[in-house]
Amino acid sequence: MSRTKQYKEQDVIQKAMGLFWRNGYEATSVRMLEKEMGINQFSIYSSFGNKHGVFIESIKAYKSELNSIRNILKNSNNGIVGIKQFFYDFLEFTRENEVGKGCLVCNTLSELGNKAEPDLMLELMMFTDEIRSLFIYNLKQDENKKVELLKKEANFLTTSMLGLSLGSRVQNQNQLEDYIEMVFFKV
Amino acid sequence: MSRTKQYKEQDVIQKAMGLFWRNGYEATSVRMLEKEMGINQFSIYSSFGNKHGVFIESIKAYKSELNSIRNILKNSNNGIVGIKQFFYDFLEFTRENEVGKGCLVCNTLSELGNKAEPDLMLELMMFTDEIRSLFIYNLKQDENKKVELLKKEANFLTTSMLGLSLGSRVQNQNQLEDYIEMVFFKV
DNA sequence: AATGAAACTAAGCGTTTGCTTAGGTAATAT
DNA sequence: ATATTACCTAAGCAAACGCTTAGTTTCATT
Repeated sequence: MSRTKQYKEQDVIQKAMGLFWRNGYEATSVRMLEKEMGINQFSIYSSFGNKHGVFIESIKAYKSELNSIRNILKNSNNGIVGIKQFFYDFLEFTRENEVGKGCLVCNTLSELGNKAEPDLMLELMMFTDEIRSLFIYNLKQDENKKVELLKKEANFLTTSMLGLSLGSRVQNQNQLEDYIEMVFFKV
Repeated sequence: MSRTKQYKEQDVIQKAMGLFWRNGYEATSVRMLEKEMGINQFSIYSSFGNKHGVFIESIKAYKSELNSIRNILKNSNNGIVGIKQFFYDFLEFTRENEVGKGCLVCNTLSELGNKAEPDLMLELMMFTDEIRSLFIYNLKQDENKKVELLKKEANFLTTSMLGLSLGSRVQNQNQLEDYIEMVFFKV
């Protein structure tokens, strides 16, 4: 018995996510979100509460978006080879034009550091933990690997992803390929 | 034949740098700079032109600050061992309280990406090139190393520093040590 | 067709942003 | 001592920020 929404929240969040991904949180204004999402500020605030709310939902949308390449790793059973493929898949995933957009979660960790609000920080930490677990799962496919080394390698790969994320935004393809090859030369 | 400045530009820039380092560029307002630098907005603008000018000088001050650990690497002749020490020195250099501040240049690259103004971008790129050159210089101390591998390793270490920088801000000491040990396990 | 509830538009709220400027102050050269 | 010149204080500028709200439109239900 009332007017129906002229947009799907999922659709407009997808667009908001792209904007946050390219510009970061602070550099993305609500006016910019209006234009990109194609809806008015009233609708933004009634659907998501505030800018922070739009961002949280954008982070969740980013996770879903990343599922495409995460599932490849999830279904891989080549051990370290699958993880290496994930690194390359991520590079492709992040590519925009000449330069990449990095990982939205890593970008956010860098921008807000430990000043992120608790609910956002939780979301960010959950993400990195999931990636890390996925690395461990794949590393375990080599049954000869000792537990001690496995832990070290998981930590190594997790931090290496941070480097790849930032690298994808400022370094050229050749440099990034050298990086990935060396990361997995050593593991 | 006029009034003398009540502050040294070098001193106030040092304080500005600290603020930018902790908060990033956008999240640091001119009002905050006023308080931290201990001088009035008029003085800030007459000395440095605008906020961007303060930041450029802060980046330069950061480079000088980093000279303490860069000179150690410059004077090292242990090849890869010296570079590994540099990674650890950097961790110590970046430490604030429980969590690190990362590398100001890396933080800026992440925040502004390729949207940084040309003069700033030049300053940032010069910095990373200098670090990279220093890595190459130290890698060459192993005369058996082939040119092909040397280039790859330099690229690897440069991107690895990006990971260490972001890692220092969000990961614990144990994780970071595992990371460094793995980076230098085979190089 | 009339009703009522939710969605939309657009104007505007108070605050903060980077930056400027008028007026008073202090230090040096004569 | 006085004049001169640059520095400092503090108030204020327009624009942009996140967010709200009054007024209108739309549509499912009766």
